[in-house]
Order: sequence, then structure tokens, then C-alpha cells
Amino acid sequence: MAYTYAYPRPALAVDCVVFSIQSDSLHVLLVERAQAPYEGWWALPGGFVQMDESLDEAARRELREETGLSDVYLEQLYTFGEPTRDPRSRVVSVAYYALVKPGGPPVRAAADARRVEWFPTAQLPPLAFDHRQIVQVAIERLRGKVRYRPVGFELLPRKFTLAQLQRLYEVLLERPLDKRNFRRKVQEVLIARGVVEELDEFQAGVRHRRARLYRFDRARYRQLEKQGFDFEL
Amino acid sequence: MAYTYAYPRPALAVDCVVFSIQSDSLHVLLVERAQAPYEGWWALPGGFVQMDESLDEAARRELREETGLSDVYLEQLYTFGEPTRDPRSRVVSVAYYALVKPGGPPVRAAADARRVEWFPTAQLPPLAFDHRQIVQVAIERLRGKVRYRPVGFELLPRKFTLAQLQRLYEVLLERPLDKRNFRRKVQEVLIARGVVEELDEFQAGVRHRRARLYRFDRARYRQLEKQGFDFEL
DNA sequence: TCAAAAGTGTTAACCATACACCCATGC
DNA sequence: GCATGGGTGTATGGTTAACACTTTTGA
Repeated sequence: MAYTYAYPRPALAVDCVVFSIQSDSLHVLLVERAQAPYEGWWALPGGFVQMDESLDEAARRELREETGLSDVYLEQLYTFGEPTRDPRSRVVSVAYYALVKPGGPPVRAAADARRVEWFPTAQLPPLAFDHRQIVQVAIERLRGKVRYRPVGFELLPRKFTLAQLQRLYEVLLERPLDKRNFRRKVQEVLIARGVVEELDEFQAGVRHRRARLYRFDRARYRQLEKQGFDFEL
Repeated sequence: MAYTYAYPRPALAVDCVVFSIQSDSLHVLLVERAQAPYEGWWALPGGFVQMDESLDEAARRELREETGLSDVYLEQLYTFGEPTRDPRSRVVSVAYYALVKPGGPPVRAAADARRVEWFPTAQLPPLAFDHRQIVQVAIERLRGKVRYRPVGFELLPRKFTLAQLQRLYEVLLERPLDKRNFRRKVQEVLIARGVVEELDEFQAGVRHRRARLYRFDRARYRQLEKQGFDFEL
């Protein structure tokens, strides 16, 4: 089958910058390309948009097909369209970033991906196309967003301790936070307003005092967000 | 001439939400479409991306062709790609927003545009496609951005008074600001650091005390931005 | 001389920051 | 019993917010 148009069209792709936290540092998921161009190079998971799916759907589909991931937090990042960003031909790519919670099923390579692996953002291998730049933009966006929106919870397990939450913020903001001030803030802006729920459950099996567990209430947050809820660490 | 591909491709367009301030309220520039679909409807200026131009270039070209505007502040907004957003066929649109200073050459209709007109954001006519939604997203982005980046200056004349600057912020933030507190803040965060330059010039021809004029130093801001300059009203 | 907007300081409330010790648990 | 991280309150300095009158100009 072939498709013919009166004017030339760029190809349209999506690419995903998938973040997770591992051993207290920010990681990105990369796939090793099985095909030219850049065969054998590491790249962002992604691929071409199909005619009957939205851009968000395309991003989710490609993620599922190439890495096995589903149920992630996904948000559009930026659209990259320099005429020469793909050596073959004009390809415009709508980039997304995704946040994944630890403890889900492990990633597995499939489709066009030979291998799939998590890399710490501080030590990325050379990347195909302009993917290095895309990762850079995604990191900046994430760091900016976390200051005024509670996206960080998407990087934690469903039930988490306040120490985990604090470490997450320290990793993302790249500065140490005071434990007591952090807890007071979380208490008054998140717990008091019901965005974070204090559970009657505790850690188990640790060789020190067990920490209380908490849960993020996304529905409650959405509700407050509409009323102009001003989040700030 | 015809162009043939092995797989179908969405068409790729750009659309621009052009903002200006007029009589103390935020306006958007719309064009009346000269062609189907939505012939006779108001729409955002925009059009299809050509193969040899970047997305930014496409946005600037379309703005120039349809409205005569050039030399505007332009920034990518979001990419809209619902499969049914265009009734003819699949069209993905990379939306931009632009800020224009008052007092430039007047806009003029050309190319596919029958008329060009400024509308206050509070009273927009029915818009073609999903352009109403795009405008909505652009307004939210602008309101958010102005809180932590000095984009507002792109909506003021090159030389402006502090009262104009304050009115601008009041329009964008939708709340009144205290004159003395506002001036102190501008003094210590912008003037003291050289981002805004105090001129030895004053308004003329007003029937009250003449206000001092100021100028935004974009180069100076760029320089500080790299060093992690924390702007905040 | 009047109307209209420019320009200018002080005080009180609030918020952010810095800081140190006891508690519970598993080994 | 000791090592490990969990959990808790207060005092200080800095920032924000509220507030009113005098000045300059053109008509």
C-alpha cells in the first residue's frame, strides 16, 4: 500500500523520556536501537504516530510495545522539529515525559528495541538523534514542575514514608532539606488539606523505629486544583 | 506534483496565539478564514509546515504571511493532535504563542485571511477547529509564565513607565497590586540587578506629573538567567 | 485652582530557617 | 546494648502586606 499527498509531509513521531528514582538518583529508560539509523545506539523509546490514535495514545502504545511499561504518568513535553534532526528525512517528534513508580513489573525489550536499560541521568551514554537534548529539556521541566505541582508522588510507591518523600525532593531539587521544616510543610499544605493521607500502617522489617506510611490522594488533589490550590513544596 | 509514502502521514501545521495589551486588557489576534473548512469563521493564524523550515520558522512565516507581523516574541506552547480535530483529515498542529508590543505597524490581512482583528480574551467569537481550547491553554501558560519569568516586557513598548508595568501585571495576574510594594520589588529585583534600566527620560504631554521611563535589558537578563537568576514579580 | 496620576516609608503579621535530642526496632 | 533512622518544637531574621499624603503638570 502507498499513500500519496499533493504536498510533501514530515513524518510524525513520539519519543518518551521515562524517569524513575533508583538508589536515590534520577534515572532515564533507554532502548538500544535494533535498526538503522543509529543501529546499536541508545535512544529514547518512541516511534511513528498512527492515523487513528491521538499523540498521547501513540506515546503510551510505543512505551508498551518497546518496554512493556503501562500505567505511567505521562505528559507532553515539547515538539522537536529541526529539519535535519533525523538523517534519513524530515521527522518531527512530539516528546513526552513519563514518571514511573518503583516496584512494578521489570522493563523488557521488544519491537524495535534490542535492550532496555535504566541509566542515571548523570551518566548517560551517547544518544541517537537529538535525544540528549530532549532528555535535557525533560529534566529541566521535571525540576521546574516539582516546585509547584505534586508530580513527585508519581515517582514513589503508592504507600511511602515522609523520609522517602523528602529524599525524592532532595534529589529533584538538588539541595538538602531540613527534616523538621519539611515535615511541618507537608503537614500543613498536604496532609491538612487531604492531598496526602496519613495511614495507620507502618514499615515492617527495618532494624530501627518503623516509619508511618502515607498515600497521595490524586482525586482530592484534582478537586483542589480546580479551586486554585496553590501548592509549593 | 505528488508525494508518496509507504505509510500514511498526518498533515503538520502550526498555529499562533498572538497576544497584546489594549486598553488594559489582554487581546488575541484572529483571522477570518477565506477558505473551507470553517470558511468565514474566526481562527488562529497558522498553516502547514514546509519541508525545509523548522517549526519556529514555520510559525514566524505564517504570522508574517497572514497578518504582516514580524519581530514578535514567540514560544512553543503545546501540540494538539486529536485525530478528529480537523474535519477534513488528520492534522496535527504545533501551537505557539506570541507577544507583541503596542505601537508597531498595524496588522493587515493577507494570504488565506480575509480579515484580521484583535479580540479581547473575555469576548472571543466562536472559533474554528479546536482553536478555542488552544487559546485557553495559551492564556493559562502566559499567566503562569509571567510569575517567574519577565515575559511581560514583550507586551509593553520599549520604554515604559512603572505604572504601565504594574497595570500589565494586574491584567495578567488578575488581581490588584499595591503601588508602593510593587515599586519596591521592581527596584530591588529588577533595577538593582540591571535587568530594568532607569532612563533619564520622562513622559511628555500628560496633564499630570510626568512619569519616569524605564527599559528592559534583555541581554542582561539572559546573562543572569544562566547563573540561575530567581525572578519573582 | 483643580483634576489626575506620580512618587515616596513605616509598621505589623507572617513565613522561612536554623537547630538537637529522645524513640523504637533488629541484630 | 548499640547502631540506625523516625519523630518532634522553638526562637530569630527576613519577607510580605497594609496603609496616606505630597508633588507635578495641563487645562
